[in-house]
Amino acid sequence: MVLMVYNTLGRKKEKFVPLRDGEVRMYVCGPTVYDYVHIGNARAFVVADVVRRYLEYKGFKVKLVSNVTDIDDKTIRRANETGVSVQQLSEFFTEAYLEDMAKLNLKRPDVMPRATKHVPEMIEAVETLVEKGYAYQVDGDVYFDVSKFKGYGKLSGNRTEALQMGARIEVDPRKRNPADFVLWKSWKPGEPGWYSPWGKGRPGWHIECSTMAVKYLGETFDIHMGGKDLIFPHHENEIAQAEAATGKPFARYWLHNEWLTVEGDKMSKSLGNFVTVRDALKMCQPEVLRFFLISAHYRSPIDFNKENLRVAEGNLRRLLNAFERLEGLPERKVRCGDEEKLVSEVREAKQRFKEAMDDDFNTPAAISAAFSVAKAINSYVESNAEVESSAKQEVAETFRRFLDVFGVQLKPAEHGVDQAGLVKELVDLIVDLRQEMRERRDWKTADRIRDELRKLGITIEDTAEGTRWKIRRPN
RNA sequence: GCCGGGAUGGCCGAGUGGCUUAGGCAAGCGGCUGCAGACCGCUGUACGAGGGUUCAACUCCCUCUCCCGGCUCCA
Repeated sequence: MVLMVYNTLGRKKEKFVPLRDGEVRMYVCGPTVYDYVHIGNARAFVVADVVRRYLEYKGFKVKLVSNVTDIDDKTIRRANETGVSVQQLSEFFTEAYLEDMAKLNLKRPDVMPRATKHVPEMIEAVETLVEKGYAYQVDGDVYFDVSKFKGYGKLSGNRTEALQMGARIEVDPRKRNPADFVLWKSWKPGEPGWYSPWGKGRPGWHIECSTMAVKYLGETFDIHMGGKDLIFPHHENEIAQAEAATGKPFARYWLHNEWLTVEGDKMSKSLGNFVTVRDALKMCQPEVLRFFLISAHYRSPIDFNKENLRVAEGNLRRLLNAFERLEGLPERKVRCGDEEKLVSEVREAKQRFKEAMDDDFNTPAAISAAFSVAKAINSYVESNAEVESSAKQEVAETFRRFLDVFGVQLKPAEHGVDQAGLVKELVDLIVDLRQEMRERRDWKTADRIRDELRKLGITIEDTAEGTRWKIRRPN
């Protein structure tokens, strides 16, 4: 099956064919580490992670590069405000970022270049642009001359003449064209600086990304991702810099995710509704947050609120319950009609899952396919107390791989199957005793045991096939 | 001003020129059950408005209304 992706460059769905057979090279604009990452950032990173996981599911070898911007206006400002060095600040928040991403179960990028470690390359890139006549120097600053790059605007659809430059911010009169952007900024007191042919200074934001992308992925690579706000000017400028310098196409497919709103509003400082990943994780488990983030298509807006989080939690639980239920089923050798039905339903769901993901990573539709698997399992369990091994394996494997693409991990220790051995035996004993009381119709004691165990995080469920129990995931 | 995205049942959220009123939540009914939970079966309620194209449009075209975003650091 063919993977179709919506390419911002061209604004339509296209067949995805990587440059090198079987191999995908992608770049995701990472965070500027001046504060904790917020859930909007998280959406972009989770989306990229799902894209990466699905490409891997399809058998591609993926090389993912995601930068850390550790030097720019914001890090400098924040460092000065808080009285620490830029380096201390960025190291602190880089660490926090990595922790948050690990909680959200993101696979580590293959390379996570930091801007400050690549200044010589950036200087070189700027020099090339100056030599080729795409950039000019004014005092200690270097600007990119957008009028020299004829493709300028091809990503965003903005035409430079139409941009209302200066509408909200004053245009530097030294620029030749109001749309020109800075490649190198001259040093000012209190700022970190590097020596360059134009004097002491630091790189502009846009040149950081394009330089590191080219360094680790080559002059032309497959996918470049980020939030839609990056389309202009950041990605537009990256294209201009990279293509002007190399004369070759930069990224081939540009994917941009929509906004996340909080209670209907865009997150903004003025509204005071910034929700960091850390704040969100006080409200729910990390896998719930992650599942919520992929419950809408990445190009649709999604609203962060309690209700949506609650629904996401219930839905995820439903999926995991079914999986655990299947896992807990004793195996047998013979296969019957119910297994045939189960397996064929699951194969159908797998087909739907692939079609959904192949259609521009349609996660909500893929989740719907996962629900079919859950339903098929539950329905099977309704009338069977055991399952033939190979059928069980096929179903479990299919389901596991779905959940793996979503990045919602299953932790086998939580089935209560063996935790520490002792715990299992103890709970089994209590459950057995409770069973005796139930047979004696001592409901009061039986219920008390169930309630007390629940307080300890152990859930008991009585079914026709006997009593099941599991340990609730600790917070 | 210039660019762009939306409007689907009580809520969230896919999708297609007829085979979809996906899927989930919530609601109702029934089953399982000592009770609870989990689960199973069934039921209801849609495609912002107006035109047009068509045998047939929620799906294509046009107009309108309303919402949201980019053009400035922003995921």
